[in-house]
Amino acid sequence: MSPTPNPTPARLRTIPSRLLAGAALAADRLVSERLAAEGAHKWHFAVLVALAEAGAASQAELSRRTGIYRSDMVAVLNELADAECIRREPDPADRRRNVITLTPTGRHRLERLDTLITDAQRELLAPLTPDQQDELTRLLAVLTEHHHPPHGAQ
Amino acid sequence: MSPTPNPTPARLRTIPSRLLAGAALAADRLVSERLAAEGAHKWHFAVLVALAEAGAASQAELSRRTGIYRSDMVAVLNELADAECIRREPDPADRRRNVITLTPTGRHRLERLDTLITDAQRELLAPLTPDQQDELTRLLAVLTEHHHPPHGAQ
DNA sequence: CTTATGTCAGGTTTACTGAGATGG
DNA sequence: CCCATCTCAGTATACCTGACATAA
Repeated sequence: MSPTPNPTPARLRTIPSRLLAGAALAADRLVSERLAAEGAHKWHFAVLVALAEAGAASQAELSRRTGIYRSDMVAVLNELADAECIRREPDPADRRRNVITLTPTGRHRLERLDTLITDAQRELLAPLTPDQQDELTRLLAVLTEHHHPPHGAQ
Repeated sequence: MSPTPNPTPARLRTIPSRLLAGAALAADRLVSERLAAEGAHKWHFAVLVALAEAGAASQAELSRRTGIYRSDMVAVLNELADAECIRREPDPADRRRNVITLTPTGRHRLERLDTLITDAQRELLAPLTPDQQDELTRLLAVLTEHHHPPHGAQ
């Protein structure tokens, strides 16, 4: 005789912001788990992609490209530098800046992490048809473009 | 002459887990902001809904219904009790338990919060057509059902 | 003896703020 | 002078763990 075996009221199960939070949590868990197997974090991946796709840049510029705060970027770059994935050199043209450069090691690392990320996305979206996967991605892109975070101030 | 005015590489902008994180963050900001105007949190809303929809329950049962951890539930119920939205009484049938009951004040509070939540969802989804809003909600529901959190252990 | 419940005391992560030192 | 960059210190929140006392 279970008194109330009622898991999650209907009203709560249909609130978009709650669904988003749940899906984002599951997604993050999946990705973090996969990357952790290689001792990596998602921020490492983001920075490596930003460097590979748009070339060497200052830390502030990388911060803008990835959405990682300038203050948090420091630790991420320390770790990537320790692993020799990037080089961090003073910019002769503007001595406030460091120029962050992707190394060959970093490029290989990126390839590996890219595979892991892609696999995680596949698993995340597995319960949807390919059409639904594309549609979801498109809808989320619209939302994130319109409601962009308080990033730009820093 | 901006050297690299490149905000967010294409590869990063199309990763579902990243899009989910961004959208969830924006959604949460919106909801929290609206509820904060009334001195409320989203958990207050979740608990009130759970009580209104499935009736009085123990704290552990409410935890299962809402996804809030049993240990965090204590503070939420303290606040709701201080505001006289709920009553917390020992269960005569099982003296380990508290029976949590929704008060008339709590029911009014729920009505108010429900309006705020609904408004926030509307604003969140405003950039989408009604059809797209429904589709997004359905797709997210599928995802969250399949990848449910490590809740059940506590 | 095992399990469930309410509670407290924490740990970790993520997003974010502020300020100081250096330099443009 | 004001502004940008790098760095560090620290806050706040969300999620989660562990343990304890009580009681079924």
